[in-house]
Amino acid sequence: MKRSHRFKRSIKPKKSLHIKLTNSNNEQDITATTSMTLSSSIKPSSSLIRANSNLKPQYPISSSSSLISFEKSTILSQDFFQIDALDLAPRLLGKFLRRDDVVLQITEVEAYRPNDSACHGRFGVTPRTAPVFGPGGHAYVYLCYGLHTMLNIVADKEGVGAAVLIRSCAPVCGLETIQLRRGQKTEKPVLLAGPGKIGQALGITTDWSSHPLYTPGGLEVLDGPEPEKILIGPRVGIAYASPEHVNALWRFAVADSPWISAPKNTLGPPP
DNA sequence: GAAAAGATTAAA
DNA sequence: TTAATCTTTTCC
Repeated sequence: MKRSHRFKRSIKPKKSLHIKLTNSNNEQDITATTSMTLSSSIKPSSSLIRANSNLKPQYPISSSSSLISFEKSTILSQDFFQIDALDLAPRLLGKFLRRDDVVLQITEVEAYRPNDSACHGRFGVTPRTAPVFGPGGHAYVYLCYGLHTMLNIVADKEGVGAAVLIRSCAPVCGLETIQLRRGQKTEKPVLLAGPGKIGQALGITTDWSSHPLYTPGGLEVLDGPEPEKILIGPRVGIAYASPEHVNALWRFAVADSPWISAPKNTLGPPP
């Protein structure tokens, strides 16, 4: 039976987290940690254009090149996303996701494509998957195992069912907000390595599905430095798909980044 | 209508 | 290793 409509889910009361975010966990450390992470695996990009005065990272800016890169980064235009998901996926590595005070840098992704037996679009357009078939540059957010909100970035032109799953990120700004939303007071990769954790850290629900990522406000994708080296491997958790697609090397990660989900031993250098 | 399974996570 | 948790899709 089809329901004529469904209620938007109201925001559930937050878990009673009483994490003390004291200043003894000082901001200097946060900046340093982030800088080290980024500079070890990401090189500055020549595609950075001009400063966006709206970007005000809440932590003190060091002279680290990675943070300067973020400050200068601009929102990506829609045409950036309107390419084959297999091309878009690796290009998203190093880019930034921003929602309010939280900024994450993408470190691991997977491509899902037309005629792909692992893609949610394999059954055609449904209420859930409609955004996947829309124009590139929008979000596709779905609930996995009834618990986890998974963020995808829709790829390619309108009518093509393709998207890129964001599997892991490194924290750049808003660490305290991330920790509150995640319910974990840590700076280790367990904080953001895994697709369900990205949705949780960004505080999004399935109501965000189809949200445009190329317009200011809400959830945005910003330009960022291209990684020096990447790793590739088969996608995770798609055993139900055909062997051809189970074996396809459509998972991409920033080499040497600690912000990578399990399993890591299936990732390796491209041929 | 009912049932199974899922692009997962955290805790035991 | 397993429970948690619920929507979507498929089968009878």
